[in-house]
Amino acid sequence: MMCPATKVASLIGRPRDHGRDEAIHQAALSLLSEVGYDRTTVEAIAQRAQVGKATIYRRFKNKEEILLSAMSGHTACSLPRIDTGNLRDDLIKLIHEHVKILKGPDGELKMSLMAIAHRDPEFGKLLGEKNPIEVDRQSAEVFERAIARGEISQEADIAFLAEVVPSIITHRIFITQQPVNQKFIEQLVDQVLIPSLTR
Amino acid sequence: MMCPATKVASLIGRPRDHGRDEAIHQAALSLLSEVGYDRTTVEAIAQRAQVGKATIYRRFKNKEEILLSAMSGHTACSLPRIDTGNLRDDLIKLIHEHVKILKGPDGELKMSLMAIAHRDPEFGKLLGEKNPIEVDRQSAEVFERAIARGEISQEADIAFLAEVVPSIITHRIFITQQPVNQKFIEQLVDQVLIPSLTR
DNA sequence: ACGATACGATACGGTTTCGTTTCGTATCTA
DNA sequence: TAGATACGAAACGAAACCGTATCGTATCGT
Repeated sequence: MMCPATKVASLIGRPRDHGRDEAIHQAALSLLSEVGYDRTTVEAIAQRAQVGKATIYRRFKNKEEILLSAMSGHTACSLPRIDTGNLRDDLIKLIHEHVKILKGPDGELKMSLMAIAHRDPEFGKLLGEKNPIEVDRQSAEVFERAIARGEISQEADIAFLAEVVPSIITHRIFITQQPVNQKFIEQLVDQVLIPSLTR
Repeated sequence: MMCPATKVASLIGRPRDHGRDEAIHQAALSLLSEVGYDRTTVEAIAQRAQVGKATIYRRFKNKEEILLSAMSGHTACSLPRIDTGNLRDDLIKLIHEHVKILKGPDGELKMSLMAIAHRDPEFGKLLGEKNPIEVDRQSAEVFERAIARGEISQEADIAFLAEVVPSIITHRIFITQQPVNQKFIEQLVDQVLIPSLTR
């Protein structure tokens, strides 16, 4: 999966410019996040990547393969380091950062990928393995520091609890489409997360 | 919005068969849930509704209006009544029922609507107002009975907490695509919901 | 019965997109 | 330098879809 083309690199003739691979990947992902799968045309990808269509079809069999390759080569978007010193502020900041990302291009990308996964299990697998937003690790670190400080129990199931915040925020933004304001965030932290963690 | 056609019903000539309206609506929604917005073609709607394309365009200006009308006329899918006598079993049953629906056609419909709302705020509003799955009311009733039994505090924010279960289940099914098995459900109930409700 | 309208089926023009092919140019190895 | 391959641009055929129009038939009010 490192090389998009299954073809073996020939030793003679003009070699492929692998910089084009990345340009195609990025153009594909940005379009995917902007207009969704069906409206992402190969021509638009080529135009945005400043690449001829032939160059794309020399590397990929069809549109699906372009997106598949682009996704598996996509570096997850990470949240900044969070360490305020106490659990409550860490959680609030974690949510703020997550919301900020979800409302940006990577959020659109996530939504598009969800929609694709909905009808294409192949994409679904990749999405499950490679979430475009790397929030779980940051959540886990926040929890681990809280454990080290003795704020929460050692038996807490970190992996499980790290799923709660992304779930609720994503649902709030994409489905109910209600505002994620300070009141909501504090409710989430004080009424759900803290009681759950310190039970 | 009751009448899909803006046109005034004429007193002369053959009257419109309003049974066709419903056939078109149902065909549109079922296709929407199966293949998504872009791949839902007007021809396919007509074929499934056993209706001519002219009949559709006599009622609706374009494809978007078909779906918009179909959605606003869609009766929400309700969960069965849940009342086991105690909070924990109620919650577990609530989640089971919700999962059952999300994995069926109404879940597919919800996912499609999410994807549409993602790029069309008009649909987004309707989706926010008319969730295709009426789970909030059932959740609220479960919580209210628990309050009546004294299992949880009277100050609990029902509306807010009713959002937690759908969020997590939907995320689990559609995004991480991991199984919602008994272990996960019990974790959710025992580690998140109960501590949050009885804090 | 008669005019008006709805109906299903079908054909049509216009547009969009896919994936292929061709062209002239550029860049590599031998 | 010569051969081979990659490149961008552009044209192409095929297919899908939209929205409209036409046809013969069916169903209403008068």
